Amino acid sequence: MKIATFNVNSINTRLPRALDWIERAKPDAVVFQELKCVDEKFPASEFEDLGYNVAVHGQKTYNGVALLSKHPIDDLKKGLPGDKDDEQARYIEALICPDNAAPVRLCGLYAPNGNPAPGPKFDYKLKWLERLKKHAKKLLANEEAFILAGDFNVIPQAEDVYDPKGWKDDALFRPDSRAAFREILNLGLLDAIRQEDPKSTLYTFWDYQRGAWEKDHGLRIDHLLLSPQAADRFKKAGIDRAERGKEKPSDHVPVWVELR
DNA sequence: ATGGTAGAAGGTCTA
Repeated sequence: MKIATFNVNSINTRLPRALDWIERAKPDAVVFQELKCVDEKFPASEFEDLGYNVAVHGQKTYNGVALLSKHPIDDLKKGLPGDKDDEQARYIEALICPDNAAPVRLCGLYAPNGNPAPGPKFDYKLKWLERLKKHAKKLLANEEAFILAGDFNVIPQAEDVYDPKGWKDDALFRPDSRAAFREILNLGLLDAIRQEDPKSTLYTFWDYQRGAWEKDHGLRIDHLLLSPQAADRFKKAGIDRAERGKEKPSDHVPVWVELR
């Protein structure tokens, strides 16, 4: 079973890229981030035509997440628990139920960027990650296979950024952000991409500016974190890096994991 | 020190 995450940076602008990729990659389920549209504007039928069930948690102009699955989905939830006043669409969760394999709970997330830091946006980021940690703790108590998949907007360690010194004060790499990510990981989750390749630079994002792609000035900020029950089923993981070099690409590329 | 790009939107804001 192949599960993927892809920050598309506007699903409507990215539709040709997203359809082309999904037809080649053939994930069983995928979560998209940064839809930048409301539910009604999500191009659901294009994905339904390829055999996917579609669930959307959209928002006008900003954020927005979706969950697509070739298998039936159950227990669909929209919005990260822990703050009923939070109106930003950054979280979607559902149980993926294949006919001939065990179910997997897929949690699609788009964590706040947090810049400029320090400031209110950075405070919101840290609070949001704290809420994610609380929720992950709850999910762990159920002892089921689940995956936190998405754009965490956190560079876990120096190997995951082309210029660690230059990024030391950025919200994506500040010690508080990395500590928040590490606390989630240290609940007992497996970073599937690092598991696959512990040493290489494994970037998932290259800025549109300053020729970042051409210079390979990338960041690793899109992650797949596996619960112990999911980690026991780990086969392999990967990054579809070539997508960044195509016509009208997103600034992120798809990241995926295969489970037994 | 600044701006460089992309997207939604029709203001700037976000990244």
